[in-house]
Amino acid sequence: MPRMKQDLTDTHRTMQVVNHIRALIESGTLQPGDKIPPEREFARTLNISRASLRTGIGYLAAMGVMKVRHGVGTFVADGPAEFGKASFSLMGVLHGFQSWQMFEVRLILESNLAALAAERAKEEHHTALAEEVAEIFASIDSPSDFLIHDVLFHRILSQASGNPILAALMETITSALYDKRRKTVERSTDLRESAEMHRMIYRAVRARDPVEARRLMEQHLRMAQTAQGMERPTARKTIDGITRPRTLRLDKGSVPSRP
Amino acid sequence: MPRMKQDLTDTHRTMQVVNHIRALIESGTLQPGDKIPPEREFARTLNISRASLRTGIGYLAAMGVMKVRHGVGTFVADGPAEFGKASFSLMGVLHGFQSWQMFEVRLILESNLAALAAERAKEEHHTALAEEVAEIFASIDSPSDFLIHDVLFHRILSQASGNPILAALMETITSALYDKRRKTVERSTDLRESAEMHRMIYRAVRARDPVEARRLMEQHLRMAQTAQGMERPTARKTIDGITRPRTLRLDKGSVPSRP
DNA sequence: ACCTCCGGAGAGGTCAGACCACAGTATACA
DNA sequence: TGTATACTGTGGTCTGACCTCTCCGGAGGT
Repeated sequence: MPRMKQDLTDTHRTMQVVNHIRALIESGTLQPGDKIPPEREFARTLNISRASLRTGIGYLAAMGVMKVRHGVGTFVADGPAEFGKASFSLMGVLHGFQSWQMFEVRLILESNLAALAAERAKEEHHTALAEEVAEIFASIDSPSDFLIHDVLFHRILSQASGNPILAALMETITSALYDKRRKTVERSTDLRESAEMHRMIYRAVRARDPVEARRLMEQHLRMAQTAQGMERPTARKTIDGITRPRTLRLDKGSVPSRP
Repeated sequence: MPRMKQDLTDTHRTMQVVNHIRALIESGTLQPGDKIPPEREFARTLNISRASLRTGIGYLAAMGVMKVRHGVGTFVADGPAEFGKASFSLMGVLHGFQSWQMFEVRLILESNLAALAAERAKEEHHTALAEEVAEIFASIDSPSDFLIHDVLFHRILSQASGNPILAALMETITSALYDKRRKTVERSTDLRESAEMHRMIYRAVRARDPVEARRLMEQHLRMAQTAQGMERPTARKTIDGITRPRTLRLDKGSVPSRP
């Protein structure tokens, strides 16, 4: 006899929690910034142990959907979207991500982001962008401040693109590059040139000129890349090992055969 | 008196575990596909409770760095890189991702992927690509098989691009789109045209013509998008609410002020 | 009236050990 | 020989107690 499922509220506790919370978010009951009930209470509500509840919350927290603050409570994330920002470095060591690859991705994403922003930015974005350009020029003697406003400038551009997914991807890459950039900027001498580029990009966006915005952004990033001494993928000295000719297993990946 | 740190092996147990495993991976002691020690044993080794160890493993598993198999063991992920593939849908409901936005991102990523593949693909990739094109033509009467080989074609293209990060991002977006596509393809009638496009893209890659590869890929995706009845971002009926003019908090995001 | 310090309340973090559930394999029985 | 069945190893869940962090408000000193 097959032993029927006991409850029917089954499927690994973790997912039960995840789905429950997902439902609460989808129904609008839970919104970004909201606080969920205390673990002990919430666990009792769901008829599961506190331990299991914690597993589920841990899962959600790991991918940035929830933020847990010791001694305070657990909240739904409210900041800008991001994809396993924390996992990136792990993924990096695991799959052998290289600096030039990050840069390549950044170049692709950001240039498109700039073009889209030029097409869709609104007044408020233009304003915010202009302010950051001003701040950038103002912090031309303080590398660390400069970097902060640099990041903000790009962040606003992301929002202005009107595509939160693209912005989230960008955010992920950027944060991974942040540390490296901080070191470099410290000893950088020609921040003035960089500031000027930001201003020009802003003007292109303001003028709603996607082509020019894209061109300038590409130029800006290439300059930054050079200044940071990151070799471009020239010779491709066999980094492989991941390539494996065939054997692209179906069942294992995300290509489930029809049921 | 400031209460000195008791041990020095501190920092929230979870991170202790994550860092330990990260170290094992970085040192090459642990490689993709490897199995880590049983929880009970591993916990004893690290001098932490099994519960804490599980929290850490859960964290790593949530972002795809580790794979846990009930009754078998815990392993280091070995499949193609992916970013919180699982979290994407959650992120979606939380930040209001839209279909056209996913498509827009896919268009950007994949067209660049095609161009890069045209520049850097190796013989083995050309071969694999050609085989998939053949399979695609062969499954022209079986929508579900067609889709599988379609996905594989694009996956190989990702690998051929030589940029695992870009491939990982693509993988994430693709899997999110998979379900939707499966429904659509079922009732699709002109798979022949799609197959033909794949062939042309292959030829462009084979001919090492980045510009043409990119152009064809864009055309291919736009056709697919239209066939799927997904409106392009035309009027932008104020989806905002996330926009918030200013108040881009620094300390909260990933822009730590200098210490 | 104001500031500082202390302690309690609320919430998350960790621990220990028992027991459940699943996968794979060895073993006994037909 | 083949098919159940039992065992073993490993992850999953449950309890319930205790630790630590934040926040806040009241007691006491200035």
